[in-house]
Amino acid sequence: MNKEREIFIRFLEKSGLKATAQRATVLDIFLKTEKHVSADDLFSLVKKTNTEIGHATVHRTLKLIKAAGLAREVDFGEGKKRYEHLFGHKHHDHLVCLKCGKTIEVLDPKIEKLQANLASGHGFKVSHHRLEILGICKSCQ
Amino acid sequence: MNKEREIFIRFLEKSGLKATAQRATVLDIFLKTEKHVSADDLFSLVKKTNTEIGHATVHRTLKLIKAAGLAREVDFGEGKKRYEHLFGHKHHDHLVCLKCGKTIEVLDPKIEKLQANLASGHGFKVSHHRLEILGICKSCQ
DNA sequence: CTTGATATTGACAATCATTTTCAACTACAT
DNA sequence: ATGTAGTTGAAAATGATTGTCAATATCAAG
Ligand SMILES: [Mn+2]
Ligand SMILES: [Mn+2]
Ligand SMILES: [Zn+2]
Ligand SMILES: [Zn+2]
Repeated sequence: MNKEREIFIRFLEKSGLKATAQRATVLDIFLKTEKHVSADDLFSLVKKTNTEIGHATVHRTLKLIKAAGLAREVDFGEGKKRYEHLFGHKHHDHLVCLKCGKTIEVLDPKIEKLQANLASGHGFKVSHHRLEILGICKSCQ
Repeated sequence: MNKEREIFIRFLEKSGLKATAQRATVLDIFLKTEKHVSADDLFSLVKKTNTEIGHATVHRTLKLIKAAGLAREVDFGEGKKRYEHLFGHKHHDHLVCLKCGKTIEVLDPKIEKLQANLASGHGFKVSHHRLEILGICKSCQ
């Protein structure tokens, strides 16, 4: 919350960008949800507080939040981006239910290790990876 | 090649669909490239042979090729789908170069196994998974 | 071969997420 | 307080994909 705001403000300063009310609102509302939100999800949430903020601004601000290291983009193959909190959250992968859309966050250090080995074995310098396991969750079966 | 054509024709029959010249052309050209093609890539290739085929038809036919089990959709996070051969190719994951776009096909049975365990440990019934490791390839470093 | 029911086609418009444009507006260093 | 950038929302543009529809092709039946 406050730590994140701090980081965001510093990021803006450092980048020669301005701290505006719109950016503060979008960040605050993003931080308040623990879901994997799309730009449009967030736009809807933002509208409840401030009808004046445009959707382009939400898109633009999400990009900044990501650039500030506060969000990670995730892609569940829906044809749109989703964002999740990054600050204070460790890396994880996702199980995605094809029926109800529920996601479970998972992490297997052995998989992470093997992935790194696999890439370096091909001379690849890894930036990041994306692992999604798609299927039907327990309660949807 | 011929085996795939056979499979495609059978799939069309079985589904009450018709074997048209356009579908044959799109399939043939898809089979001739070993790349991960987008619909538009394929449309460009098709146009060299037959100027009369529309882009909607290429999209529609790729869907059919996938439904027939001859192609797999891959998503490198570019905001568009790509397709690769499925018939006679075993499952693999990808290393994707963020600089030149090159992809390397990789497979680690240990990772595959651990993924399956991870999912079943959460009561998930896996349909498929997507693993892409993004980074900089050897020659781009 | 001809027919006719039904599927398919390409052109075009529509959709959806995201980005761009631009003129009015705001932040903030001086 | 003022000027210079950067920022904003609205609307238009973009790019991938899909829907619509009238004209056309397929193919099983006669
Ligand atoms: Mn997550
Ligand atoms: Mn591949
Ligand atoms: Zn579910
Ligand atoms: Zn490269």
